[in-house]
Amino acid sequence: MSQTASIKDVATHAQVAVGTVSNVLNYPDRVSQRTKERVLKSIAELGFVRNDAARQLRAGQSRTIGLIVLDVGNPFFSSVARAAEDAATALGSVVLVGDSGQDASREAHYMDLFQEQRVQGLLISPVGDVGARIDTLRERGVPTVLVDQLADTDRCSSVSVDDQEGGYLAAKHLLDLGRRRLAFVGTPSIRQVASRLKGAQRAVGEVTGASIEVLDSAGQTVLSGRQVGNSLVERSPEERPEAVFCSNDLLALGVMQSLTMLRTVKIPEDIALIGYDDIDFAISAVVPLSSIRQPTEALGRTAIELLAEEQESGGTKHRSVVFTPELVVRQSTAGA
Amino acid sequence: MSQTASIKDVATHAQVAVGTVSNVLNYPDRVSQRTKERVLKSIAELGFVRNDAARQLRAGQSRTIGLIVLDVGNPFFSSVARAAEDAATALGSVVLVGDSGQDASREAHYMDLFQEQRVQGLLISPVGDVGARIDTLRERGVPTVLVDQLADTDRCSSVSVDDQEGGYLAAKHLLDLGRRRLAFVGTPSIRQVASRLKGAQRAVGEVTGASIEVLDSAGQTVLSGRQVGNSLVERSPEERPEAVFCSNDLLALGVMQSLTMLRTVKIPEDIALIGYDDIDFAISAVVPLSSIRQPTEALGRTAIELLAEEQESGGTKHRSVVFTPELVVRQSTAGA
DNA sequence: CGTAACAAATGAAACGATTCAAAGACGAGT
DNA sequence: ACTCGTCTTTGAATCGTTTCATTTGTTACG
Repeated sequence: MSQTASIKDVATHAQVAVGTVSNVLNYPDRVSQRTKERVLKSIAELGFVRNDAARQLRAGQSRTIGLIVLDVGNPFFSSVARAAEDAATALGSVVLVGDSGQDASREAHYMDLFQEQRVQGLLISPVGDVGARIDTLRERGVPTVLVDQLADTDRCSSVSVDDQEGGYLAAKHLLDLGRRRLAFVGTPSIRQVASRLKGAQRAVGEVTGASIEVLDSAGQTVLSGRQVGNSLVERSPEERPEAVFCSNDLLALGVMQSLTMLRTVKIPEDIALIGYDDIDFAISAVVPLSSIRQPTEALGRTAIELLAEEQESGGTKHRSVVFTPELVVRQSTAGA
Repeated sequence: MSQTASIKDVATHAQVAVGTVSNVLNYPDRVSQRTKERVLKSIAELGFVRNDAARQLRAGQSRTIGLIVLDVGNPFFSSVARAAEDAATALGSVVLVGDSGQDASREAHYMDLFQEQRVQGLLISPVGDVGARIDTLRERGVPTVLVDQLADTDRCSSVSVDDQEGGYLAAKHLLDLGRRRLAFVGTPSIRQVASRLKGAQRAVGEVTGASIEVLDSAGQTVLSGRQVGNSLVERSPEERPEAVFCSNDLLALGVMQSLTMLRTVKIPEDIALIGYDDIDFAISAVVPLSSIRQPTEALGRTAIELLAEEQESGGTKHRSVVFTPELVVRQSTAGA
């Protein structure tokens, strides 16, 4: 009772063969009622717990799926992770989460680790250039699904969100409100931000007389947003945009702080404001913030599905799923 | 090359015994330079990766530590988790994070899972009553450390934060500013909140002429805070408290929104405001929010240390470490 | 009573690493 | 040439499970 009992101990205690105990656990139908009861009783009495290492060794594969994200603290990733976990649980697998923290060496560390663990597959939101490693993994029978990044379809599968479409949705919404002079706040040097801007520009192009000006923010934080907001307040009313689209919610909250604090401009009457990501705080802002929500649950769930497809096809067929983000309208863009 | 090579394949390829390959990996000094090079070359050529399952099976224990938190999305826990991971990595272990989501059955699920994995130990922020299970685990040689909850020292070790002291610090700080009529906002029905209130009352009791009124909030959110804030604005100036201590930052941000929005009250001149937890948003608030910071990194790090101690002592010696939270002063309580 | 048909139980082999007692290689000292 | 000691290398045994070809037991039927 002191340490852990093995299947052999259970067999002895229940006076059956080890194979029978194993059958009770894995194929209960093959075992007669009588013996089954006896074995289960022994298991309970000895407090037997399966040794997963031995199981995996025999099986040649683990019931584990590796997930490497850029930052677990980021709500986007923690939400994706949770959805993936739930989907995996339904399939009898477990998700191990590794946090690369945007660091290529940590990323590599987790890839090594997961390889040693003989994971069923890998979901990864890559930092560095992992193309070569993914090829190696595939050769070794470890399918990979890229998360939040469109993949080369003859290399591996991927799930991602259409940032351009998100930008289009946001701008279209502002235009639908009747606003014509729009402003975009963000740092277009970031790939995702550039796509969002591009989508917004497409929407603007579809409406005659509409324009969009780009205000490059210093960063992606509330503070940067506040700076941009201050610069807007200083403008004369006719020079101000009628609507502002920020490439993320933090920026939008910053802009909102400036505008409401200085009292000169009203949201949404004078300036309609929309963010991106739909973080928890968006709904609790002074003026509840409209935003673009990314389907994180769907991302996580689908990533697991694609992994399963990869496994079934033996890593030969790849598929890329691109999701469309969703517009969430709140008070900051409400009314006409 | 197709699938994964085993140590035996490497041995054959390098024309040595399996034991030698193992020695190259684990005790390089025992192997001559010549053979070592040959073996390493074979390892590289075959793309050999250790099979962790086999390793663990032989070793009888994994290099894994289980961590069960109430919510990975919560910055408090994600920060603790990260610190624990880093500390574990330094010891050559890996942390597996399970999210119970405050659900006792999920919690139990992860405990089972970790037991099957033969983890070195368990760090847990419990939902249900896990006392009995922890006893069982200890008997089986799996040491446990309670996180964010003081433990019965003859059962297991624990790391936690002194909430009462945190409340004391916050109230003391407000009193030191010269404020006498304080208000406490929160839901004292929650254990941690009650402790914080108790600490605040202690601080108030030490100053003659000081008082603290308790404003029970509906919830723990920005919205609830806003409601309380509105009720304060409606009061006549002489009936308003001179300082407000909120049991968490979300509440404080809500209160701040009401006060600044309605323009009648100035922070910190008329009302000094302090929160609890020091979330990322605290610094980005319209008026940067003073708060009480919990030493999450220390919690995570120490949890791993205590686990190591437990392992060394064979699970006989237990220790509880209680941390003192830290006051973070910002503009919302600045000035005289 | 014999035996075919089926159900249940058995136990050895295998998974891939580590460990360790034993064997082998080599030089130095006598 | 022989012995002793040191440094390398060897390979069988082991960990705990699953698998599967075999054996054992039971029932039904001619």
